Amino acid sequence: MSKSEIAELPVLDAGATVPCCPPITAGELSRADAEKMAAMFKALSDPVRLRLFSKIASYPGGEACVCDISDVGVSQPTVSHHLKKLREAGLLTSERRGTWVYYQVAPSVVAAMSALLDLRT
Amino acid sequence: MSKSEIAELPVLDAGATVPCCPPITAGELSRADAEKMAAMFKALSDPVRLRLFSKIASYPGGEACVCDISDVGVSQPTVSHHLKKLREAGLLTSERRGTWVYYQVAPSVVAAMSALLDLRT
DNA sequence: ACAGGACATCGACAATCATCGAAGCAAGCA
DNA sequence: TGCTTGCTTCGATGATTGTCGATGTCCTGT
Repeated sequence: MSKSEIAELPVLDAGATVPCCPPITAGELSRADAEKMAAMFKALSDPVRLRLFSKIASYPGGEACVCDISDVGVSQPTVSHHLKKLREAGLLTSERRGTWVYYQVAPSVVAAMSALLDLRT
Repeated sequence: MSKSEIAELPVLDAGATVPCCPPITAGELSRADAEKMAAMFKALSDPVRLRLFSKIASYPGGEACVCDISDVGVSQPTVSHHLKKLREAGLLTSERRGTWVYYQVAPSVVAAMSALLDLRT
């Protein structure tokens, strides 16, 4: 019943630092945190997705429209499929402006992944 | 020869920054670099592997024997399989000392992943 | 030499995934 | 209203992956 209160599963609200998780040297990950973070790494575990992500991230403002980044060697439906995965993982957000759809990187989520891998003691 | 007996193939030499790659905002990844990095992210894209890795990383000295970290809810062969994947990705190295096998994190490789995700301009 | 413990490899199987073409939907324009 | 372009969704398919039990290998006591 009251469980349905939290309908919003995903991640963010662009700008805030993401809750999860301290550097990996600080202690072992809980089962839940491990699943959360693994899903993010999985999003970047495909070469095509990584290239799409890098194209968007290296565009001015960290945003680009699909038409700008579609030349990665796979069909257009496949590009769309990969962008959806990145969006579902919280690494990208998308917004339609007129004819085109623009994708932006979600800085706080990416920062959380980077921080997790920080090995400084 | 000058480097003497270190005959290791892969990547590092603990301490140096790994060749691959600049921060993702600096430009789009080449096909080859994308494949290289995607393989590393893929190694961390499984919850069990992430937990194994976090256990090792949070052990003093960043090293632990298999017996210390095997309680992650899967069978022993599965643990061994996951450790192999992490080793093949270059994120861990292993060494047998008597009865036990010790796994260590490869700091420079992990640092490379963290650096790739650094969004600072 | 033998028994036993610590890990690794093998073979099998169910589940997930990347990819494509076809079809659908939204927005702009004639 | 119809046409065109940009992008998403659908359904199918071949490939990859996580998992297990059984078996193999290496080491250490006895």
